[in-house]
Formats: sequence, C-alpha cells, structure tokens
Amino acid sequence: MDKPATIKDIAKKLNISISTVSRAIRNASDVNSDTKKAVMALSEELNYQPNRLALSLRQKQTHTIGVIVPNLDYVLSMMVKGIDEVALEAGYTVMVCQSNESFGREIVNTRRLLDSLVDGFIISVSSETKSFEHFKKIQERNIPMVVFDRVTPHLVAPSVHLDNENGGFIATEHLLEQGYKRIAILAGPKNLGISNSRMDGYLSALKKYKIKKDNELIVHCDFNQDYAYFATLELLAMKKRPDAIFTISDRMAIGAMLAIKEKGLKMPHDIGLIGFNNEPVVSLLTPQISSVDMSSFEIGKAAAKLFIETMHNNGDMPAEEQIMKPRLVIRESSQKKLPAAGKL
Amino acid sequence: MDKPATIKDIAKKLNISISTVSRAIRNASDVNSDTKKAVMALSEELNYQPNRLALSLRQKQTHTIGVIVPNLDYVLSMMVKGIDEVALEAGYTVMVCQSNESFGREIVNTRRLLDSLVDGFIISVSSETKSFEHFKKIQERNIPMVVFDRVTPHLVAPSVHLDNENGGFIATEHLLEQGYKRIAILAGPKNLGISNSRMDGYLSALKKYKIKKDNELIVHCDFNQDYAYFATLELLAMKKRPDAIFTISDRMAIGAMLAIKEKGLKMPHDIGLIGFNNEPVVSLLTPQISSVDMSSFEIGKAAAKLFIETMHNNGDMPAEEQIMKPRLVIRESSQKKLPAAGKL
DNA sequence: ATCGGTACCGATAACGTTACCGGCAACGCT
DNA sequence: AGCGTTGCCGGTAACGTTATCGGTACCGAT
Repeated sequence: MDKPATIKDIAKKLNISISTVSRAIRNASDVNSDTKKAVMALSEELNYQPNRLALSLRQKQTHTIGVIVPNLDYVLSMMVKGIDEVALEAGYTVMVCQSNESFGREIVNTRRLLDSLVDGFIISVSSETKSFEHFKKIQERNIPMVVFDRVTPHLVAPSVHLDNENGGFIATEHLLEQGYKRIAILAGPKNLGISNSRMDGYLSALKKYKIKKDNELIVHCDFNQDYAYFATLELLAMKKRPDAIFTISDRMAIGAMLAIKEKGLKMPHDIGLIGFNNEPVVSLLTPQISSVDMSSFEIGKAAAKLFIETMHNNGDMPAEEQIMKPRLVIRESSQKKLPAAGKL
Repeated sequence: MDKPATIKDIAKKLNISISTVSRAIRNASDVNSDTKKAVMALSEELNYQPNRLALSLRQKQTHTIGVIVPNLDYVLSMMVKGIDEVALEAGYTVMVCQSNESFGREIVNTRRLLDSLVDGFIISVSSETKSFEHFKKIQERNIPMVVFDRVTPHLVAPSVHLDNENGGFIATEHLLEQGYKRIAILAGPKNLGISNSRMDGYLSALKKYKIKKDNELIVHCDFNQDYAYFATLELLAMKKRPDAIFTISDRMAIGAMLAIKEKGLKMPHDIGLIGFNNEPVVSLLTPQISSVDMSSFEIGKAAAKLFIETMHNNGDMPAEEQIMKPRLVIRESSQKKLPAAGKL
C-alpha cells in the first residue's frame, strides 16, 4: 500500500468498470445502491482520495485562489486571514505570495500562480508598481480577479477597499477641531493610491476649515518607520514647524513619535499626532496614538466573497466596487482639548 | 486566441508530431536544430506555457510546498518570508495555511494540502495539537516533511528550531544577575513544546543559582496578551509577590506590563520583566522591555533549505535537527543594577 | 411477440504532457 | 552488397479522472 489508491484499483477489486466506480463515488444516479455501498466501503478501506490533479486537468479548474500581497504586516495578515476564512468555507485553497513591495517579485508571482493554474486572483498591488501589464494579462485571459486594499484607477476590476479619502478627512478634521492649525501630512510614495486618497481627504478637510494648503507640510516618504522618523525630524526643524502631524500609517506614526520625543516635544500639547490602521501597538505606546481604524478582517472576507461571486457570474458583471467605512479612534496623542483623564 | 496554446497546436501548425515538439521545448537531444528553432519561434508567438497540471500528473510532482502555521504573527510571518525566499529561488511555490491554533483546522489544512498533492510539508504545529496522527499519515506516505519553530518530541522529523531551553536560561540568569530573587514565569499551554523548553531553561538557571523552585510562581496560561494580563494580576496579588517575571512571549510580556502598570508598580525597580521573541514593538514601549531575540527570518530560510535537502535525499537520511542560538537583548524593564541613562 | 421505458453498467475518448520504443534514411566501413 | 551507427522523428501508452454514448436486461403494457 505505498501508492495512493485510484478508482482503477477499486474497479479491479470489485470486478466492475471504472466508470461505475466513478459514478458511485460521485454519488451519481444510475448506480445500484448495493454496488454503491460496496464501492464506498472499499474506497474507505483503501483510504481512497480522488486525485485533484487529474480532476483539475479534466475539468479545467483547480479550486485554488492566488493571493498576491505586498507583505504580511498586521493589516494585510488580518486581511489574508479573512480571505482564508471565506475561501476555505467555499472549498477553495489559497496560495499566498508576498511581493515584498517589489515590482519584479510581483511579476514573478503572477507568472507562477498563472501557470500553477489558479482559478483566479485576489490582489493587493505593491507600492512599487507603476505598470499593470502583468495584471491586465490576467484579465485578457478572462481569469477572475479581485483587487483589494491597495487599489488603483489603472486597474479596472471588482474591488474592496476602505474609503481612504474619508479616513484622511476625519483624521484631519479631528485635528482641526482640537485646535491644531498647521497640520502636516506624512504621505507614502506618490504613486500609491491609498496614500493619495488619504491625502485628498486631508486636503478637503483643510478646505472645509478654510485653511490654505502649504506644500511644505506635505511630505512624501517611503512607507516605513525609519523614513518617517527622518522626515519628521526635518519637519520639526522648520522655522514655522507644524503643530500636528497626520501620518497615513501607524508605522509612520511610530517613526514620527520617536522623532517628536527626541526633540523633547510633548504630545498632545506641543504637537498632535494621528496615525492610520489602528494597529494594536499604538494603544500601548506612551502617549497612546490616535488612529483611523479599519476592519481589515472584514475587508479580507469581503474580497473573498466578491471573488467567489465574480467567479460564478463569470465576467458578465459590472466591476463592483465595495467601499468600507473607516472609524476614528481618539487617544492621547491628539486630544488637546479634553485632557486625558490619567497621566501626562 | 482564448484557450492557451498546447504542444498539440504547435505540432499541428508545424506539421510535426507532438513528441518532437515536446522534445524541442525541453531542449532535448534528438531534434534537429532547425525544427527546434521553428518550434521555439512559434511557441513564443503563441505565448505557449506548459500546463503544469498535466506535467504534474505525469511526473507526479507539483513543485509546491505546503506550509502550515498556527498564525501569522510577527515571528511566524518573518519565518514564512524566509521560507518563501528560499523556496522561490529553488523553483517551488508555497501554499501557506493558517491553522489559527486550532487542531481541527490543522487537520483540514493537511488534508487539503495533501490532496492538492503538494510535494511536501513545512510545519509549525498549533498549540492546541496533542495528537499527531494527521502528520504521521504524511510520513507514512513517504512525503517529505520538515517541522520548524514549534517542534515536539512526538513528531520525529528533520527540524529547525531555536534553542529554547537556552533562551529560557539566559533570560532567567539575566534577571538573577540583576538581583531579582523571586522570579515568576508566565508559560504557555502545558503541551506546548517551546513553552516547556523555555521553562526548563528557567528551572536550570534557578538551580544554578541555588534557588528553590516555587510552584506558585509557575503559571500556565494561554498564549496571548489578555490571559497574561489576568495571570499577572493574580501573581501580583500574592502575599509574597514575585519581584520579576519572565514571559515566554512578548505578547504575554505586554499583557504583564499592562497589569504591572495598573498596579502602580515601576519597572525595573519594583519588578523586573523580560519577554521572548524581541518583536519590534517591545522597544517602543515605556519602559522598553527586554527580550530574547531569535532570527526568525533565518529560521524560515533554514527550514526551507532543510526541506529541499530532505526532498532530494528522499528519506534515506537521518532526521537532522538544526538548533539556532538565541540572543539576549537587555532593555529598561529588567535592568535594575545599571540604571538606564534616560527617563524614569 | 413487440415495444417503450427504466435501471444499471461498460467502453472510449479526452484533458496536456512525457517516456519508451521503434522506424527510416543516410552514411561510412568492411 | 551488406552491416552497424547515427540523427532525427512519429506512434502509442500512460498519469487519474469524467462525459458521452451506447448496450443489456428486465418489466409491464399493448
């Protein structure tokens, strides 16, 4: 009993044809209940498992979803967990590939998944990606594809993402309501859609409060803690330094916090700070950092559900766009008006 | 041009047999260089991609590795990244499945991967798992399997993991050297190997310093922040409360920290604290928490390399065990003797 | 007796690929 | 002239499965 059993083995042992075995196992009609029982019993005994490869080859689908993400940080790993949950339920297996924010890796990954013959893709695009040919190739082949979280206007597909503009808006408005006047934004790379949307929200909040946009207060830097740290140091070195900072990710907020502390400034008094994502870590810091929350897990689930829908209606469906609402979580770092109850 | 091209299409267009095309594409001998060129040209033009399903069915390997992890927290996602890196390089695609620390999910996942016909497994076992039949089934089928990080004596297989005992030892010894006398340990579930090893290290450090083991100071609790918080509250409510706590994960250290702060105790003066994993977050807290570092990324890489080795020597190899060394990172939370330079 | 229907089953081709075997021509050598 | 060798190529089976078609046997009704 080394090699796994096949329907052929069962057929031979039972002296019936493989066709009958196949039917019996799929519990199809047109097969005597006695033979069905016999087949079932034997296949149990031999621990028969249908060979998915053969099956997939035959019916041209693998029941596998290719998931491409730029990394597996807190937010994305929550989303992937959501995808996993729904996909597993629906009988799909997922293959997760990290592009490491690299354009090249992203291409290699799509290529790999494509010729692993996944049934479709759920994608969050890397921050480095400016050309979308590799993804368009997927669509040309009529393979279902859903994008989530990091969407881009250059890629028209069913999508699930946060209302990033609104997120940027409520964060900025909150700072304004707290009395901050010179609000800087630490944005991501210029071609990163989520960053731009959050910045749009920032700008429209400024406009609502009749505050002129100041290009010196708009800083683009790489999507990580170290760059944010240095960028903040520069901001704080300005003659007229900002009195609040909105960073488009919590990682960046942490970088900013380190710079602020180093300069000896106190939050929220000397300077306000608010991040984005509401990672658990920000509530552990001193002071606790305010942030814009999104339900990553739900976004993941929604993406998987949308994928399965798209899969079924194979293509003849408008590219649905699901937009989730962010939620403001106010903590110490931005709360100047109502002083926090405890320390500080 | 809807369906992808096959060698059959190429053969027909070129009026040669599929055998020849197959040989030409694999760049085999026994084929005229002119025909080879023609085939190459046409396959380029038709954008021919070999069908991996058919290939896999034929040669009974999928070039896919099934990776099963309990979750995708910081440590494991770093390890997975390491696995990814090496596997990709070696031409393998990885399928990552999260068991969510659930025994049931783990079984479902192995089952899924098994009949997705992965070439082998790289596994970190869930904390809930007490029976290993599902993994032994893999071995019985002679399918390569490497375990990493969370290993267990119940599963004999090539493995890569940290020297957890040594990690527990150096953490505890450090606390002792700092002058702490009543050191509690917050351990994980009783059947979790890494937890037990770290505890063994803890015990042998106590023994070295001739301190009697006190069962009241040994607390098993679930592997997460909330449980650690409550467990710490209980510890601190003792008549003779501990003057230091060693937690076997940083998550738990954070829970402990919250409890300590709530009780109004100061680290490192009133109580010492040291965690495990050296997640970036612990250096951001106030006070910064000491921790035992391991190079997760390297462990992941090593696991993948070991897998590939195992794969090649198919089975006739002793079950190699690679043990990585931990590293102590001393920060404010445990440094009583040499007072930290800055605040507090 | 013939017919139609039903219940059950088997043979075959196909999915896309490769391994294996055998064949044919051309060539050089005895 | 006959032989073995070499270079190139094609046919076929096989991997494990299912869809399609057709066949047999039996039953009840005309």
